Amino acid sequence: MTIRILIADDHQIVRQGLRILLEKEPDMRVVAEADDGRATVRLVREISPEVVIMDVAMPDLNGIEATRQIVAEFPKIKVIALSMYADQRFVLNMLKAGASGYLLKDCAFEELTRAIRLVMAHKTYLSPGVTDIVVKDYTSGNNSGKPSVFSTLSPREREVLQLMAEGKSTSQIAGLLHVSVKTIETHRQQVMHKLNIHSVAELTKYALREGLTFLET
Amino acid sequence: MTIRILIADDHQIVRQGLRILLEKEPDMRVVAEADDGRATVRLVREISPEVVIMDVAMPDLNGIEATRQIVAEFPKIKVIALSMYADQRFVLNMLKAGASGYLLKDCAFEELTRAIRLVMAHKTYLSPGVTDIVVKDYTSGNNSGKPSVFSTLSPREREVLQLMAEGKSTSQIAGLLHVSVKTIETHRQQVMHKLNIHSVAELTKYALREGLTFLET
DNA sequence: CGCGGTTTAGGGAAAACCCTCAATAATGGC
DNA sequence: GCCATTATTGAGGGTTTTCCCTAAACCGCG
Repeated sequence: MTIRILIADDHQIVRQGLRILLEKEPDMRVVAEADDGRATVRLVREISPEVVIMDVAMPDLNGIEATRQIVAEFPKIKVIALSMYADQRFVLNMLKAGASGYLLKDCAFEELTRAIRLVMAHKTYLSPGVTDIVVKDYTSGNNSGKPSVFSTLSPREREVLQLMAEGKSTSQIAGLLHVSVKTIETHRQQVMHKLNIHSVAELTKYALREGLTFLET
Repeated sequence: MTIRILIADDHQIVRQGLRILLEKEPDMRVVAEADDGRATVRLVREISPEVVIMDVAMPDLNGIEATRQIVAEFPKIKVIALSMYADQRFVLNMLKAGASGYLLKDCAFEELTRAIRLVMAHKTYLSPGVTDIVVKDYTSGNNSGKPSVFSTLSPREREVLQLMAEGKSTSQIAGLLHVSVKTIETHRQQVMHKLNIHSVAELTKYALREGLTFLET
């Protein structure tokens, strides 16, 4: 029984490298590649792989949000985050979104296959260096019972917020999501109202703090 | 005659992927790997490869500085930059440092082998999307010196940029600086034109990168 | 003294903003 | 199954802001 894998990363050369490395494993097969979050969600629906290797930072719809949507829709699909950064926000948000593993890109390749086998056995794999972040978060007890305003945003609103924070105009977003400009305006308004933020600049900073977008993209 | 290659990238998984991909080429051989700039320079001295694939962002000594040192010491060694970002500063500084090529990580693998063969033939290879940055730099004539785009901003423009990035509206800024709204609009336009950025979101990120404003405020 | 950059500013078109309203799901509780 | 809530979609219509082009006054430097 082969493990069917989807690779989501915005860098083609990374995808190609991972694919070649993974296909050397007799029981693994890369069945699809995606270069942004939206494509990832779409492809998951189409081909329902067992495992998704998900880059955290991707354009259009980031890895965290894509993970949230995938796990909500298909609880059986395992998502392994692959990131360059051991940043606390990314790690915690990714795990909260439902990822079963978090790997750093400077890990050895063997770690990836190990992580895949572990998550297939319903376990969780975290890169060394990521583990203590999670532990620290739990021991400091700052997490529980803090329904941040962010959680009141609907998935669609988060999506729109991310695109705004990426510099897209309302009409561009409307085009991307195939809905009317008026709909996006309503979403934007709703987001600004919920967050009590009334400028794109602060909205962008908020999105950065929440890990919805990134400085380098 | 095989081309001896050194891979410099701080992510092991990227190095492994590149190595496997490159070794499929009969005339290429990866003779060394380095995970930071200092190690790269040291290894180049030891084994003098023909080509160095150099990640731009590396710890300790970045790719730009490492390239500068390598090319100064061994003019015959070809350095190909491999970066995630088509950022103007990175591209121009890398080329000024003496790189013979600049590849984006989201390029196809075939581009890499093509680039290697081209630089071995004393040509330059730039990823599409990088070329126009260079061309624009030359036509706008602001090149030659090291001044980053940021330094072309006047003090007043930086002031306005910072206030924008802090979430102030144009009329608020006008009030603060005791000039008309129209004046601030012109400044904003001037800033956007100089930076080639056309949304407040990206302007905010730029200001964050340049340290003009901060996430926590 | 003119050249180039800075700072100032206006006019018109485009987009964002702000409010209200509303239809169609989908969700979740009773 | 029914009802309340929320999510997503979209419209109307008016105000404000941004965007883009143009341009004048100023100022330092060669």
